[in-house]
Amino acid sequence: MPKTGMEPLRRAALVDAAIIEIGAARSLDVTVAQIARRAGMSSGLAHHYFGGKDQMLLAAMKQILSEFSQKMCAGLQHAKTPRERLEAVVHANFADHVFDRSKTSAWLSFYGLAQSNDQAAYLMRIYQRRLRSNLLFDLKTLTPRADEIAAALGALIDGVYLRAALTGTGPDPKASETVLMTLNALLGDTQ
Amino acid sequence: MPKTGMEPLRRAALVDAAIIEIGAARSLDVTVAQIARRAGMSSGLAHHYFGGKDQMLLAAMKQILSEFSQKMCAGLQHAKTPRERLEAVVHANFADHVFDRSKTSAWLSFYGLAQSNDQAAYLMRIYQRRLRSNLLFDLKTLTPRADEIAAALGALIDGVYLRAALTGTGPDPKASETVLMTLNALLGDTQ
DNA sequence: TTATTGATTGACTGATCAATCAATAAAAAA
DNA sequence: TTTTTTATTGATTGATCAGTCAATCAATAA
Repeated sequence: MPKTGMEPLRRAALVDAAIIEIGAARSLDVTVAQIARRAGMSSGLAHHYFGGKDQMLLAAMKQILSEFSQKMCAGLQHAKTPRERLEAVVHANFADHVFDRSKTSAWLSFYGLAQSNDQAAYLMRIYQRRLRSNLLFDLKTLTPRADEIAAALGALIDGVYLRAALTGTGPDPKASETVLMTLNALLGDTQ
Repeated sequence: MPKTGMEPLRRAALVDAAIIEIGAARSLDVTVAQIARRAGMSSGLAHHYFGGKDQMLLAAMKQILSEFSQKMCAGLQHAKTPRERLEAVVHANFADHVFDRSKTSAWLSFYGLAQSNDQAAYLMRIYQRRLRSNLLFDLKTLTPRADEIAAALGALIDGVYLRAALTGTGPDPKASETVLMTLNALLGDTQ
């Protein structure tokens, strides 16, 4: 059975399994053995391919982020006007898939990890910068106060997501609504 | 040395020590022995008074919350008008003391814990309800859309704090500014 | 065929900890 | 005084895990 070129397959299987286990445990307190078993291999092999538990968890978070990023881009394709693109950014942040238990668990736990783990902190900063840049790009065409509004909107999105994730009842239709309502207010529109 | 009436003193010392250790570790991964030693007693005694590690950590979070709550009340005393009280609520949420490393560490880690620990989740809900109620009380006198504005403001406060805590550079003067600016916008004021 | 490399296992090690317990000592109650 | 209650220790137990390692197996290259 042992063939060559297993590495990418095994790594992918481990990352997927890690995300599932994090969701099941509702925390990052998952064992390498659990993850490896879920991925259908021995714990030794997991170490062989990832070098250590931390690297596996980081890889899981990286995958969640890049998947999210990719879906965000897809959502932005259809939007034409700056206003439409802003709304697409908001909706992307509250799409159904980001409320999967695995994703919310990983996300909330990473807030804790990012305090003590440099790589986790770095990933967080990447995400925040990307969101800020997405917002700023279109806000600049709509208001001279783009910077402060982008800061407020970014924090609001994080806060709304945080609360919905904590509640743990899946997708929250009010999430987008709250943010878009605030966006309108910040842009000085009459409601 | 052993006198009577040690229990409240020991419990208080343990809670204080727990908060310090959480700050030093930048996570909830602290050992009972560490906490007990910092509090000047044996690990056995820590178990004797708290029954278990979880109860100690919960007690630490409870103390952080009640201290915060008390300072919030104090800050509200001076405020007279609804507008002043709203501003006081916002400022209380970003007062210097809430940016102590021990507090931010505990807070962020608790987001993770609240997913798997019912008591932690309950504490979080208490905090959120209290904030919401504080905002709602005054918003009701200022706008017919008090409910949705309170929801947005509460999430924004959490989000702004989350980001500042993650950055880890202590008190952020822009925090209050961002929230108050958004509050003005939501109330439809001209800036 | 033979050597080499990649894939794979699972037992093992070493370390860490939460929790328990028996023992001791001082204060308070009887 | 004797008994009971409270305070206190630190050694010990038992469980958990991350990471390592030697050994095996199969495919490929020489």
